[in-house]
Amino acid sequence: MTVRVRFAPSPTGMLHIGGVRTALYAWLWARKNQGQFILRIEDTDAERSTEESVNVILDSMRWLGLDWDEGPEVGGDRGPYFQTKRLSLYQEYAEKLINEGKAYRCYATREEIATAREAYEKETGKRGFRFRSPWRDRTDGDPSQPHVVRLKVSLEGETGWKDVVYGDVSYPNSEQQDFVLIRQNGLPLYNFGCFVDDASMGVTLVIRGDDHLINTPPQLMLYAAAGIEPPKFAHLPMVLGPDGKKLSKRHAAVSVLEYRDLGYTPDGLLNYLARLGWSHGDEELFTREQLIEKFDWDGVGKAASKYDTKKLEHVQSHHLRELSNETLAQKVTPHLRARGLEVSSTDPRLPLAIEPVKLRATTFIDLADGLDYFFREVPEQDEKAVRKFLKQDSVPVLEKWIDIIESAEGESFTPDAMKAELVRWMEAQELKMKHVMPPARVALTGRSKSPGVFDIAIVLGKQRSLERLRKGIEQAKAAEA
RNA sequence: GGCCCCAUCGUCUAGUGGUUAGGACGUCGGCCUCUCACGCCGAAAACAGGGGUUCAAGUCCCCUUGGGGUCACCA
Repeated sequence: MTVRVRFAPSPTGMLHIGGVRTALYAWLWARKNQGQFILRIEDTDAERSTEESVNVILDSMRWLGLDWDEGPEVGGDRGPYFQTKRLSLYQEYAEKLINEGKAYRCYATREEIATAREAYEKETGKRGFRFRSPWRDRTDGDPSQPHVVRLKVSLEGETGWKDVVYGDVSYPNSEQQDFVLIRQNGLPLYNFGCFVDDASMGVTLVIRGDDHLINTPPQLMLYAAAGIEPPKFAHLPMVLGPDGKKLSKRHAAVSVLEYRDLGYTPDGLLNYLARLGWSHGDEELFTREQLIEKFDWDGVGKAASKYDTKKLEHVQSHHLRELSNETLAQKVTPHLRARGLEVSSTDPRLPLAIEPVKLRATTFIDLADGLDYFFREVPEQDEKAVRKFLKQDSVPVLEKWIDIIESAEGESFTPDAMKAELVRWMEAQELKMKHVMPPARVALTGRSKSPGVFDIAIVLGKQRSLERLRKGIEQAKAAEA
């Protein structure tokens, strides 16, 4: 049987980090098994669903590179892939269950139920009210009147299944009630919509967060009532914030698109997320292909995990460095433009400058920052660095630099050749590297931290290096003694 | 509160009855070094507690504790 899995977000906001991990595992499983990955939009909450959220989800999935075989925009045999476009199907399933006496129309009003709940809580002092509808066995209702459809649930025994990650799980049926399938407005409720869709879309493995563990028994009851073989279930432990609480906006970036804007690579984010809750021996770093090859359910743990941005940054910086300088050039260009630097993504200086900078960057934003002074006509200067290193006594040093770079031609315009010359002079002056490098660094970059000074001079080229050094001398001379 | 799930360094985790309890991030020290990074070397750091079972328990069972989830005409 070919693997068919789905990711079924509800368009009520951004796609967050926990959802991405669920989507990722499903996607990996589909790709690993040459199965189908279905994207289904669960938009039956008319109050909260928005079209904007649908676009955010689609954009997020596309950015992550989690392509879907069936779903919005690509279509498929089992569509439509928006629940609100499948209403007649839910009606059909519901009516079949009603006709078979497995479900019934309930005309009790919300008020009646609320009153009964209050009475129960007042009387027992407990939560956990279960509504017992008087309409369960009545046949005198008028279907033209407002009503909901409920499933006749047996309160005897228990309902369990063998979860792919949790193993045997079961819930006593006494915890259940005749839950609602179709609400008064005709829209299906989560468990029913989910059941109808998974069944009619031929989903073989339901992958979702463990907050859905509790929803599995009702869904299993629906499969049983409809006489349909249920799929398998894999519930994933939660992703919590660093403080062990439910992940929320308070905990750094939680929306996928924020990571895109922060300059992360999809592969870095995905690698980190994959390892959060799944492991493959001691391996930590994976390419997308390796993830597909190595992902398996045995490696998925049962315990909730905490989101750790430090580790994410580490994994991300690794993935950034794995990209070629040419690819990085292309990806970083928009970020350079955002800083007001008009640089072409094919500018030949870009890969050269990227080489030393990428070891110092985690994201494209960092990369753009590290590249800034190479492409800015006049580099922005760190005042503290200027004050500290461009002083009167820096003048001779800077003049020597000018001398070296001016006379450097072809073969001698290399880090090694320049260094040899500088060292010769330095020793004669009884100076150390630490006296001779910082002034040049600040003059060339405006900063006190940067890659090697010689490398920078090479990328900058003779002309621009000389210009900046001359300006540095002016500043040094203007400084107080 | 009822029900369900979970529990190895601060964090992510390896471990499937016999290990000096391993790796990674982070932290701390050192090396490299023109700064910052990268890289390399090293250190501190964990089996929540209590009972069993067993020759032997991080590994199996029970209880306690702690954490999480969920109790809708939300998903």
